[in-house]
Amino acid sequence: MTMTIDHALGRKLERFARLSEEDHRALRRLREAPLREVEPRADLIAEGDEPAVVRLSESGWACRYKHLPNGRRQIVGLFVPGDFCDLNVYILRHLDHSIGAISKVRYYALPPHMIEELVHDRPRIGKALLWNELVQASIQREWLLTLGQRNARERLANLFVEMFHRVRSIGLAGDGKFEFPLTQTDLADTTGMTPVHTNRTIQELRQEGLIDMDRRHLGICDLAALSRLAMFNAGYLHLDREGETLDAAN
Amino acid sequence: MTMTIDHALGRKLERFARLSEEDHRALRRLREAPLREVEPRADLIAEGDEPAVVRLSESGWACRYKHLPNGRRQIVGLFVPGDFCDLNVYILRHLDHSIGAISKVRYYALPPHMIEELVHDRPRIGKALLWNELVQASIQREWLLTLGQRNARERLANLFVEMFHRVRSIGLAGDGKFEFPLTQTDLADTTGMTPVHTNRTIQELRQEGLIDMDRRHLGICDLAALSRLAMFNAGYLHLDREGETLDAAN
DNA sequence: GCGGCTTTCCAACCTAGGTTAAGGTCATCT
DNA sequence: AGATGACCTTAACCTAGGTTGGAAAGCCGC
Repeated sequence: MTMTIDHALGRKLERFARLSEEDHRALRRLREAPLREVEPRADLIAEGDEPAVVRLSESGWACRYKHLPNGRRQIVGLFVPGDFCDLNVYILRHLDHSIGAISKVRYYALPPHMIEELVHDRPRIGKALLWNELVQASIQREWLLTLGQRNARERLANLFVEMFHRVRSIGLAGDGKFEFPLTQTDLADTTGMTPVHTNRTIQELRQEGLIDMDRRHLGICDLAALSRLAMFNAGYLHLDREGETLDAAN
Repeated sequence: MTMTIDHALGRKLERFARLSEEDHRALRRLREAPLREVEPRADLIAEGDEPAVVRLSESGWACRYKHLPNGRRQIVGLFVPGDFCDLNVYILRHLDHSIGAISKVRYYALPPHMIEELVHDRPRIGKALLWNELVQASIQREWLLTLGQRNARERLANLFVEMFHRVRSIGLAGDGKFEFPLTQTDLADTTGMTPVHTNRTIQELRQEGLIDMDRRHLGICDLAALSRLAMFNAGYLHLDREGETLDAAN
């Protein structure tokens, strides 16, 4: 199960814009950038650091998170293979959050000029990347809706369904079962609940036959029911390849 | 107190990049776009609509919000004069959220090509706009932290301090008192609490001499104490004109 | 196979915040 | 002046989820 960038990233961007063979070649060239590796629980970059490179995840899961001075932690975003951890953030001088590995992460450390050239030379990729960023922002908004208005079961259900769609879109969850390396503590930190209540709620979902979750894998047993419970609305993922008409002109 | 675009927007962008007289002239030309007006509570644009123009707020407050099928509402962003409501969203074919007026809002309806030309002709403004978007994203992350980890008093305190800084940055709150048109119901919808509990908590903050809030105005009585309570960290607003060094090269 | 991790699971108890319901205040309209 | 409607305020009661403290079960290196 080695994910290479031309698979994950290319597959994802294909959903936003129809890419030419030349575009795909340009994407594959990103693999010439240095590949780095971080262990689970380690940081890719910490709050306050000055971001110097753009990180493109090649394999493994990572998360964006923030701390409060009292120690509480909130995960504000998840990255799966093919996601950029900080496409634009290098513009800002200091980072307002940290990025940490959840499972073992391998990523390409791209110098900013490489992105700038790519966007300049292959405008269609530029459009797709912009689209991708807008989708990230949309996901953030949906998470706000989740934290503000959904209860414990709905929060977990929504997260599970969202990640299922995102992982499937890079071709890693065709059968409804996929790698899901978050611990229950991680889940608690992303849903704004305690680990104990996270556990209680997972038990419920399991007993109701909605999910099947073991150590590092998540199985979606009843996608329809889980989506209904979560009040999941796929619209916010913008996965319906509407970029097509946009790019037709190009 | 008429806010014109060259005041609010120019003043805000000045924080991100040092703009030339020519840049300011270009910004002022945006005022040639049609000016529209919406009444309080009305929508500027509703979920599912196809966004055709970019909205630049000229006066009044607006909010970005999402609904759940069960009727619950979450405000996921606030706009003050000089803010773009949807700078990039027109790229996506359908909106995943709505934008509503809180007070009476007047805004410029800019055709996308106007933005594209502006960014093309005045790259420094382009940089400032990108910076501005990144700050918006950063605010979203901080709001996630708030909803996930801060309690009722901390949530309100943080929101108050944030809005104070944002309003001051456009020159409308020098003395610590400023227009704040959100009702307590609106506040509840942005903090993910009930109106009743919002009221209880406001009473507390008032009695402790931290804020002074009447019908449509908010006074920050003790900024230091309020910031401490909120665990406010101004870093996420990136208001420290760090763009300077970035733009020095240009 | 052993010791020390990390992670999951469980139960008893507690509190922050939700719910419901009723007044109160203020501005506007007639 | 009275009526209307939008907000704000308060009180009594209740529950979803937090807290604390363990125990069991996998997993990892040695």
